[in-house]
Amino acid sequence: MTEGSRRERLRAETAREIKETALALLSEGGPGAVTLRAIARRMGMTAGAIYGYYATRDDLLTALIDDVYTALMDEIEQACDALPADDASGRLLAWAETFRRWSVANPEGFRLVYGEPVPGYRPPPGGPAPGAERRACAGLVTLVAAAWPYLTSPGEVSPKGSQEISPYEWSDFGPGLADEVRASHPGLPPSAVALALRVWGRMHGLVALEVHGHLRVQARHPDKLYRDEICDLVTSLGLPAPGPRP
Amino acid sequence: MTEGSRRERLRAETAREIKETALALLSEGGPGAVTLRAIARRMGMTAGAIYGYYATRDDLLTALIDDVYTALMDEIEQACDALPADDASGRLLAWAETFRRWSVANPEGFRLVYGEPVPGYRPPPGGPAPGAERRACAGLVTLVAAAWPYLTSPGEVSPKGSQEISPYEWSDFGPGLADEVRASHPGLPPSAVALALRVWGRMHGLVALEVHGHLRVQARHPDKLYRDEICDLVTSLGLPAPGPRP
DNA sequence: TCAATTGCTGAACGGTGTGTAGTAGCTGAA
DNA sequence: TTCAGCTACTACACACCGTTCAGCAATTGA
Repeated sequence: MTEGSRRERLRAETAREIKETALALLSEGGPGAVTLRAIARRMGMTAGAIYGYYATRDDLLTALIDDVYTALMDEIEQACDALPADDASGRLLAWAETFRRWSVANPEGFRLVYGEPVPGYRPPPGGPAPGAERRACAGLVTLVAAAWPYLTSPGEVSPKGSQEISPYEWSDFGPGLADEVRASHPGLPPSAVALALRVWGRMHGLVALEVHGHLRVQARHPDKLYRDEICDLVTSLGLPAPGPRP
Repeated sequence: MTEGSRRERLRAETAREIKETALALLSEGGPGAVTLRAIARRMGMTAGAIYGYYATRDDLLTALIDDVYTALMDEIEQACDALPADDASGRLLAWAETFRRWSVANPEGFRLVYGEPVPGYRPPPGGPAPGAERRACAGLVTLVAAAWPYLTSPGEVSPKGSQEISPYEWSDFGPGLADEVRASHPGLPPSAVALALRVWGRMHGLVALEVHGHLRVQARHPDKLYRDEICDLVTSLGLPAPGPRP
């Protein structure tokens, strides 16, 4: 892979430095500060030189989003893997709390991944980071799959309570996700995927409001709200309520 | 108010036309199309002329956001008021479905209100449309207040189930919201406001993911997911499950 | 040693938001 | 009716943006 002809090594290193500089500018000066000219200026180059590495500004940003999204998923998965595999409540809580903590600490990163990243950016069709996004969805399906026995009794098709209203088919989901889930969780019904996507939305809502400045005006302790919401989510999945704060 | 000295009338009319043109450009060409020069061009003016009406581009956008947010709240409240006041389930569902329908139909409006509105816009401190936002929060509190009897039994302080984990004080919320709620719903505990904000987040999550293009890649029918999620929300509030689709 | 490739510069083009000087036209009182 | 004053607007300038391109200098491989 790293067929290190000196030129290629320098080239890869510069490409990395461009992304690094863009990220630094993003966290220092906000989305408006990420311009090709500013990146080049800081690196001692001209703006035109960047076009040797990325065909367009949006290409650079897409690469950046992929990096940031991947880093977020690394952090989330690491937090989950620190808990025993059978601790479904703990893993769900860890996922949610890690997601929120990261989002609040890196609002620009959150905007990059889940909002309008930077003035004028238009994402490519299929999304800027399909790999990391599928990783997120598949991970959530695994969490829901761990809770599935708590939701269904033997011989029962639908989960208890009102978790499921309408029936789902595999064709209701993107082929990439559906195939991946069927391969990794044989026997899991498509309704579980629907539930996982709803869990995704439930984890996302309060964080999105908070990062975009809506929640902080109304509530002094969004973390408390979020924790309550996630605890409610955990118990609504039939899982035992998680312990007190770590 | 409309002290119609001809000059003032013309002036107000022009200010309105500027916002109208900006809104038209937004829905036609997306966020990137809203530039002072484009607005002026369409109105047969120069960009500089707009500074006679709005001190800066962001001021114009702030006025625009306030208009759009107000229109959204008008629509939501109208949908709720079409149902009997004691139909708490129906009103909650109507709120959520109207919110999602509006957001999907006006993604630019959604971005304007809940995301990064337009390239480079920085909202004023306190948010661009504090009035409409408080209207939203207060409306959700009213919905939760209608469900409160279902959640608590006489003599009980905390609601049933795991809806409440930590106790809340009035000081946990923005003074504007807290005062408004205490005046309009005497006897309602602060925990109900916390629950209302969580309901806000839960209604918001899936819609935010969908508008920003994340959900559509994974799921073919986000409306089905959303409806299930809201039905689950309704029953988790102790309310009777809403009927079939209208 | 030398031709080919590569990486970068510097200037240019058309676009943006934002100020400012100057002008044309409307308003209201003499 | 006349005319001073104010207002809304234009025209232009400035600094910045993404993007392109001709040309130059350094590195590379033979």
